[in-house]
Amino acid sequence: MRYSQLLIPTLREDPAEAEVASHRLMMRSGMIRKVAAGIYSTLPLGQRVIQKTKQIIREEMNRAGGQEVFLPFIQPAELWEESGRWEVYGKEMLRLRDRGDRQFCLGPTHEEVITDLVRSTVNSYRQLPINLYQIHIKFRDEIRPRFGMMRAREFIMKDAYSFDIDENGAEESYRKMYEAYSRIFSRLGLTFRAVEADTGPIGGNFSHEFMVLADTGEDIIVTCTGCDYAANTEKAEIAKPVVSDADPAKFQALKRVETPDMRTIEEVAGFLNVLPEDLIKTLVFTSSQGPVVALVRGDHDINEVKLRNYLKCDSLELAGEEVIEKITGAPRGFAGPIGMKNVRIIADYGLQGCCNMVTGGNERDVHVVNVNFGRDVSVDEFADLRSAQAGDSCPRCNKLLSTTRGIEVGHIFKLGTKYSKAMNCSYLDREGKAQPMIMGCYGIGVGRTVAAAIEQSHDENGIIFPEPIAPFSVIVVPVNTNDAVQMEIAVNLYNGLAAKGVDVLLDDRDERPGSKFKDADLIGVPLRVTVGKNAVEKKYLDIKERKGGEAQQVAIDDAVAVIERRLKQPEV
RNA sequence: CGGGGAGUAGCGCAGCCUGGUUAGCGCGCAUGCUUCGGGAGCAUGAGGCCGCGGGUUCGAAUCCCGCCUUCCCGACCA
Repeated sequence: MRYSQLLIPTLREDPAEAEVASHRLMMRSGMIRKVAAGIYSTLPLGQRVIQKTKQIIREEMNRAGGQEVFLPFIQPAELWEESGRWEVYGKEMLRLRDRGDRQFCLGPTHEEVITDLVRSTVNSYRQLPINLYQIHIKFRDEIRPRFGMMRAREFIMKDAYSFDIDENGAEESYRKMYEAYSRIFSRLGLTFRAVEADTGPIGGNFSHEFMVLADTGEDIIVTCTGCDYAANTEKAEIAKPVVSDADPAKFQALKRVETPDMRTIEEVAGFLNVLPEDLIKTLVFTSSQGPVVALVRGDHDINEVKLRNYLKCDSLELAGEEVIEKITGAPRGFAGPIGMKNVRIIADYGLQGCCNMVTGGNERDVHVVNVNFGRDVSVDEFADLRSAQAGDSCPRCNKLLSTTRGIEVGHIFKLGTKYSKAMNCSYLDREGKAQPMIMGCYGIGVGRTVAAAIEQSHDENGIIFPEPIAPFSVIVVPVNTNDAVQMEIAVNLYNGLAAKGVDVLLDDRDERPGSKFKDADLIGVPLRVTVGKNAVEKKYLDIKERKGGEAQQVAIDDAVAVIERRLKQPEV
């Protein structure tokens, strides 16, 4: 394509609204423009990248046996009432009415619609298993959309749904998707990791997130330095420490100290001149099972997901001021486990064996020091309640865990029968008996994947696209478009490459070379061919890789072959 | 929803505190000439509901009140 005819409105300066690299660069390179918060138009350059990404996803989904469908974006309330999610979903779902006052929503996800489709068209075990997928938009009215395409309200998603006759089949379907996802992200040229994830309220036995590794990622993932264990921090287990109870001989006398207005761990530790790890953090929660008190060491973080899973309760949240006062008799900041009655207390494993600790005194402006388990506090339950940190031990091999940041681009779930039971999606088995189908669902955020690719691969000059999703593979830059010889060489090369099926862009704009080089860098085209004086006088072209390195001089006649080889083996 | 910024030309910003000619600068855009291997030079020109509504005032981009939009942090999130 000719640059002069394309709409690529690059910006010289960073747009004020964009903070993170991918957002900034997608705006600057003219890939996207904002229409409203979390809602974007995709321009030709962005569309090319999106299409290439979609195509790779599509090919791998098809290879894995998926069948492409297209489900409605506007969905009737009845389906959601059937699954019970019309009430549950909350404000994230944008609801609307048609002229007949019937209720609809903009589809935030498609379990209901697909389940409805399958129940009405699939009746026999002979038709199973089946995997249906689509690639189109979703709308979730996020509380706070941010970072451009990374967390938009309207976004493109590939979502697939599998239906099986039994658990084994469902696990096989899941495994196929796991493999397909691994192939997809590899083909896209991304550095990624599949990690174990919490299944959340959706339930099911297992779930994996596919994370693109990037320092700016919103998620923290835990990986083992010794084995291949990797998990989201919400899920990451910590090996149960092997410790014996503290020696009572070391216990010092319990003492009450005044700590005026010292509420946080840091304040108390600083005030008493002790370390955060010498404190016991006492957290009061309200849950569907009533109030619960959780204890973790001062330098550890409570993991609400772990606590919720341990308690097996539906809801769990940090208690408000009122409940805290009722349970502890003191305002927030002075809670401690001593003397607490009629409330379930669970302590993290990290507290086992600790002695002479500091806790709140359950009284305004008072803490207690030299607190010891057994003597002062009796806790019946110890459990893994805290979030893993770098330096903790791996639950599988006991080696050290480390943490890294990632961007969640894919998530696969084994759903089980939640929707098939609620919506009566069943098949007849060999005995003619109706059985609920076992479902799985599998999502990939397409726009987020592109954003993640940019986040992972850019420099101060712009995007460095992996070749498979680059908007163009090669850009041919004639230095002076008014020079007929240069233009002829450039056009011939352009035609030669295009004839070989290479995605090539000819920068035929009558601009100064500096501007054209800057734009080429900004939009991230992997290979740049410069046609200048050297081409006219010495019959060679300069081929430069976007990711860096010296330009290579190639004879004009060899250029097409050399470029083809480079694209196949970008490492050369 | 809580906290903190910001809305002035397509983009980036100044002006506002201390009200007063015709609202300015850089980039971009248009035209012409000169240039042409990393965002050129000169000249001419187009482009503004100063976010919206109300108020104060002889007079409001500027002061006051209300609203809207948007960005960041937090809470939230298959």
